[in-house]
Amino acid sequence: MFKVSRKSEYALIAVQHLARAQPDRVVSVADLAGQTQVPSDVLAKVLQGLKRAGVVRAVKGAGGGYGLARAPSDIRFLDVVQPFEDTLAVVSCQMPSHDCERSETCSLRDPMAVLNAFVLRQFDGLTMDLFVAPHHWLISGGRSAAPANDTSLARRLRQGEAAALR
Amino acid sequence: MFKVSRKSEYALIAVQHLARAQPDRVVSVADLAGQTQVPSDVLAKVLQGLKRAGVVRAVKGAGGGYGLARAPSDIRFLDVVQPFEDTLAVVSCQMPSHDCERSETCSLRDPMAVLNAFVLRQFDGLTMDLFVAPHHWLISGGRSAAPANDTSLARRLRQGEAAALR
DNA sequence: GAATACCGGACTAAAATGGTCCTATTTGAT
DNA sequence: ATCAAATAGGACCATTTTAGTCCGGTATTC
Ligand code: SF4
Ligand code: SF4
Repeated sequence: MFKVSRKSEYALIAVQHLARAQPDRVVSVADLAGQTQVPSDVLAKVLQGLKRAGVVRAVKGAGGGYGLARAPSDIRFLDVVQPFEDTLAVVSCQMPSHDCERSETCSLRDPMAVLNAFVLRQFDGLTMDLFVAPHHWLISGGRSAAPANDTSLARRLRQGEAAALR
Repeated sequence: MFKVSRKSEYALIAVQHLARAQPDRVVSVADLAGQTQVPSDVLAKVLQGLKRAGVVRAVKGAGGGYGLARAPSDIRFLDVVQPFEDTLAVVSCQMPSHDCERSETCSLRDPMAVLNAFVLRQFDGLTMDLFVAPHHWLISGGRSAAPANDTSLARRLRQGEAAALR
């Protein structure tokens, strides 16, 4: 459980890199692949997915490329990951197409629903500005403007949990 | 991401049912399969895994079966799930066999490590007594003794997050 | 010694994953 | 006009993971 797909990781890396570029500039896939060491074919697919999700914008033709559609602090972690994960739920019955036939008699369904909602809520407050380097927030508690919908997870990340790195 | 494997669900269901039985009694696989509607062959494998993990105890021979090895409040969610999940990390590089060759140059590794540690810590405080029915804690805030290592997730579950069920 | 019931490996079918390749189509520069 | 750069997107394949079945073996009770 927990683990994100490879494409999701690539998506996170891509957004991370695009966030470092100038806001009005676009970067080509080949360029981005060179920086990130991600296979360019895969990266191309990932960026197409991110565009469909409205996370990045694309400029076609020569000199074109990709850029973020909005500020990193306005892009949620789940926005980036969603297009590449068929399941964002802890159990099948909590997905839009709840395809578990045992759903009615299952005594695990209700507690799992609570658990599911909690996990999703935690991640909901997690924005991509926490992932752009340098991770000043990770070593010293570099503070940025705290958003309104703060959660425990995001707060913890922002304060920098150095001890968590063992 | 997030989703637990089918076997893990079966394991959770099994523990849930065993928790309702008398503490000194054991239940056979066939019996348990009848109650839970889980294929008995699969359930057998799952219970074997749980035994190896020390979560349940087994009594062989006629009249034998399975029972919990200790109190539900002393069994962590991750104890039940771990044997059936090859990955309990958000990213590959955070697993015991960190098998990502990109690990050195990856700018996503450090923030993911923090995220990973947080998620694991949240689930660490989640015990199986919160999953046994009836879910009084879910509808009315039925309070049991709060354990020492309480976490936000467990606390939220215990208080009952009815709103989370939409 | 026979029935009960756990133990555990081998095996298979299906699905998800990760990646490659190929062909449009759009756009800017020569 | 033409060509090259660069996104758009589908088809395809290899590998791994998942889910489940089957079967012989062992321990225990009656
Ligand atoms: S109904 Fe029960 S078995 Fe089915 S997906 Fe939900 S929790 Fe799992
Ligand atoms: S090193 Fe980077 S790409 Fe590799 S598993 Fe960790 S986060 Fe993912």
